[in-house]
Amino acid sequence: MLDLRFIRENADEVRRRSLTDRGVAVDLDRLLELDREVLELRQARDEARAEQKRTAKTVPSLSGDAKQEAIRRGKEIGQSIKPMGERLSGLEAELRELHLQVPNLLDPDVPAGLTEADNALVRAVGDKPTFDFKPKEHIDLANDLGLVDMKRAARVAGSRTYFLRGDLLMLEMAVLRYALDLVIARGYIPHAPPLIVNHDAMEGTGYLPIGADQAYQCTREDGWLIGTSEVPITSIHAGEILDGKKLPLRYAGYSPCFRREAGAAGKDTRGLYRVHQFMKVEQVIIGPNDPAISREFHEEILTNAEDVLKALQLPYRVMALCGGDIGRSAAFTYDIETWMPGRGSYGETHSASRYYEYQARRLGMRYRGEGNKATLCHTLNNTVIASPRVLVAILENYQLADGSVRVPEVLVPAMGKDRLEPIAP
RNA sequence: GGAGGGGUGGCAGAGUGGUCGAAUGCACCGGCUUGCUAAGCCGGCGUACUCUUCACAGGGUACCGCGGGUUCGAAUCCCGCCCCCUCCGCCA
Repeated sequence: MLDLRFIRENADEVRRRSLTDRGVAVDLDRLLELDREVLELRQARDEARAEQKRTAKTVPSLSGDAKQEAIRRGKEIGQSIKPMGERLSGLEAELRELHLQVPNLLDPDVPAGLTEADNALVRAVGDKPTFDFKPKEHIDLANDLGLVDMKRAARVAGSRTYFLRGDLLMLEMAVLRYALDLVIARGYIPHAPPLIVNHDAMEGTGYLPIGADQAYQCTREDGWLIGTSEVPITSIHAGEILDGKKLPLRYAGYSPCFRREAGAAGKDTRGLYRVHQFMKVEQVIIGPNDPAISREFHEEILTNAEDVLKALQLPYRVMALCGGDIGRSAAFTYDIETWMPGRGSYGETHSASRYYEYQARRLGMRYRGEGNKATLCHTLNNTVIASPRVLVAILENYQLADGSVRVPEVLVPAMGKDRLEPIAP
């Protein structure tokens, strides 16, 4: 979240860069009004408390009537503070609720616009494959090869679920392993995180309170299924004051991810493109409070992801998301979209964001740097690879005329074969 | 699940009703000393919010796992919760 004092002193800028340019509505006037009231009331209460403390301190040194009088006075002040405290906590709760909803400031270089169509092409890489036959969609390829069973998955687990079978599972494991190895080689420490996290981690990374309808909540406890390992990984050092000399921390997450996909009914209903559960290798950087350095890290994590796609020889393009398409917590986001011949379009496979202090402030994550002062960290993250979406791209780009599918060259050693082996019906 | 022990500042660790925001040590920062290193000496050193101030700086409040309560006054007493450790039971 944004610094409350910054909002107070730069209301117009916040209104423009956090709300208008995103097409987001938050009652900023109410927030400012609450902020004012809270400050006033808090001051009044603190003054009363100061007097209460002064009075209490005199008690031991007094005796007789003077002592009784001091005790009586102390009680009296205590009584006057009580209603102030109650009113204050009500106002503070309301203020916090609004405060949590204020999105991050958009960076100045975010493309203007409110819809997907306004996203800006940064670059397109790789040659799209040409087919001398009509390319099939991934789901038809996989079905025909017996490598996926969505029909029965639906019976067992509902819509947007799947059984991966045979070599398609082995391909998933191989591609995840490849991606993980790549970032490990670049200094990222791999983590298998908790998949069920608490409210603080969800809220701290910006997936709550707005976004609650996209997450699976566990009943009977404070538990949320992660929609990305960004949530537990970025939260690792929540509430800590880190040693500035140890920054940046480069972490990788390896985990299943769970998403409700509420509001996406009727969208991408076919196949493995939009599902409730998927596997992801994620990269997270926790860095120092320096926007220029954050921008460099942003390019670094983008490059890591691009290098995986290059190794897989999948054509892709990098998009700079416009204001309306960037998530509330991010200041700037690149998406990578990978070419999917069956769809006949690029499909989003990666999302790389920089947050500056936004998540760190929510998480209470700081470091002690120059001058020994505790300073909020900066955070960033990006997908390294997400499956089954990457499988969609592999299946469709690597298909042959006979309906078989080649294995990307870099995965052949791990797969021990260069074709996906069909499973007879 | 049962029994017991414990959660205090960056870390370790004192503190069981008042002058405790909290001893001490380590770490860290500044200075002195020093051929270099190590050691030593002196000083400083929590966080958040807020007020005063041009600023240096100073004042106020809160924070000793979290939330509530008792009291003129709570790190300290009471209640609830969370987490960690040890032992027992159960179990992949």
